[in-house]
Amino acid sequence: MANTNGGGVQTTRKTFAIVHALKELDGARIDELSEHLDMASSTVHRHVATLDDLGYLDREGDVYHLGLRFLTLGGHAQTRQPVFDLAKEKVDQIARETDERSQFIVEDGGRRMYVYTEAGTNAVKTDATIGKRGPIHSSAAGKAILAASSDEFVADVLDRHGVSQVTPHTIDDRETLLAEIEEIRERGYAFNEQESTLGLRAVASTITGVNGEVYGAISIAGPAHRFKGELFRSEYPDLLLAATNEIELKLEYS
Amino acid sequence: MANTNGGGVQTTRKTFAIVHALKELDGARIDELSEHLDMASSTVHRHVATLDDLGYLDREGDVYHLGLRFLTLGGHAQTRQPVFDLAKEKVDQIARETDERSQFIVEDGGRRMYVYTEAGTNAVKTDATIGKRGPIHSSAAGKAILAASSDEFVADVLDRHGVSQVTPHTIDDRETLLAEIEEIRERGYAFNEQESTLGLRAVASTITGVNGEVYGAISIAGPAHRFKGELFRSEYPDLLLAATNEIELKLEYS
DNA sequence: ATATAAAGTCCCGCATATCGGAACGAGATA
DNA sequence: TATCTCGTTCCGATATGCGGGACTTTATAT
Repeated sequence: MANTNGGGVQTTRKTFAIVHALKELDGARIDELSEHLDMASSTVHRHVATLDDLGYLDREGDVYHLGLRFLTLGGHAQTRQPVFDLAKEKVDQIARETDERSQFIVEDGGRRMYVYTEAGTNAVKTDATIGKRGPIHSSAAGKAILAASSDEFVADVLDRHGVSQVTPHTIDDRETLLAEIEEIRERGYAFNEQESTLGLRAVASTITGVNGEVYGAISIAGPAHRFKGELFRSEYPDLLLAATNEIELKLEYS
Repeated sequence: MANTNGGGVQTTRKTFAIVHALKELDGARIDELSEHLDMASSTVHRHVATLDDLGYLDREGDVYHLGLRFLTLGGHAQTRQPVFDLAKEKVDQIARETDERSQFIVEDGGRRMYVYTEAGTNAVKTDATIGKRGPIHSSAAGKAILAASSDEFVADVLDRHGVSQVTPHTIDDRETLLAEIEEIRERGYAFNEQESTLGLRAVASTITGVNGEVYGAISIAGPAHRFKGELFRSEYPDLLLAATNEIELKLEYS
């Protein structure tokens, strides 16, 4: 059981600490990394040189960045998702038809992850790009995924990650969240009322397999001033339910 | 100088050997990896457990796969590309307008890499997905990138990777390739005449900075039976030149 | 139900690869 | 030219990765 202690291969942990730092700092020099990670500069140098030699870094003078080679690995994981092709198609279609932002989101390690996103012509600018992660309880797709999962799973995720407050509207109380999840189960889709970003609302519904496997969720997001009334409360939910149901049917007969 | 010898951090090399194997084998058990990589199963187990603990693997029973966490790193590298947003927009537009496949391709480590792709409604099915890599000399975008680069760069890339034959139509002779590159420099765009996939043709043109930096290339690809005559020889080239020129202008004034 | 096999997991002693301090070199600045 | 900064290389000490083997678990067949 390799539970989150310091066990395992420590050199590998060190390498990935450097990789994470390069991502957080959006590129860094050897010395910055050395200071940031509290490691000897000779150690950092050796690790960075190895990663560079393996082709995983982009070097610009003395500054190193994560290289596109990681996209090769990430792209493999992305297209491996069982419903990726179907979901991508629907996300593209929804973005084009609504002119808003649409996204395919999956649970990964108890958090939400954007596996595919597309922006329509009026779409709001967000930082929801491919591969981004965030807390699962503060988004429409995340809540929809929780609602489609078992109580044990939900409890486990909440135990591990809690219900942090992201905006003043985030549901940061476990009981309230569980009640909302129950509502979503009855309703069939989830809302996000500025719970992850102020001024942003969203709707989401899940893609579920015949045996109850939760493959992810598709959502539509946009500015609060456009997302209201019939459009927000019934048109978009219907659009999403139609899309996810169609995917589920295609899945069943293939 | 961390040139491609066995130096550096060997443990890290071992970890990435496992990562590569998991990608190539499209998932594997401990024992398969152990045999495939000729490492003790206890060693593989320790490495895999560490990667899993770091959140980089998806475990399905005894089978491990590359996890979506790699997409977080890859997505970071992708959006960091200087022209990514502009290129994505154009690729989407071209795919929608032509109903064919369009892609944004970059040089990485002497090979071509698909940084963003979109398929129009009639697009051919190919394995050109995000993050995929391939030889640079056997595609329209790759040849366009070479044509926009310096002679020294071209020589270096060809020295390192050669000109392998991918299909019967691939240019697998260095002199012929150099002559074609010269033609592309004069013409301003490149063709692919079934040189990477039989039955597939493509056109590409590059995005270049004011100081000659090559940011990548955008291409249109489709079946040979549709890609011919005026459409292939002048309409698509014009469309691509318009797109890449517009990106170059936006770059200049920002 | 029991036996057998096959694979995953864990343990531990040994060899060695990693670590970090220090020296060296390169490049920039005053 | 002197000085400073930071990347790079070297090398001895030791922490740590390695692999053989034991143990555990799961699946299959008798």
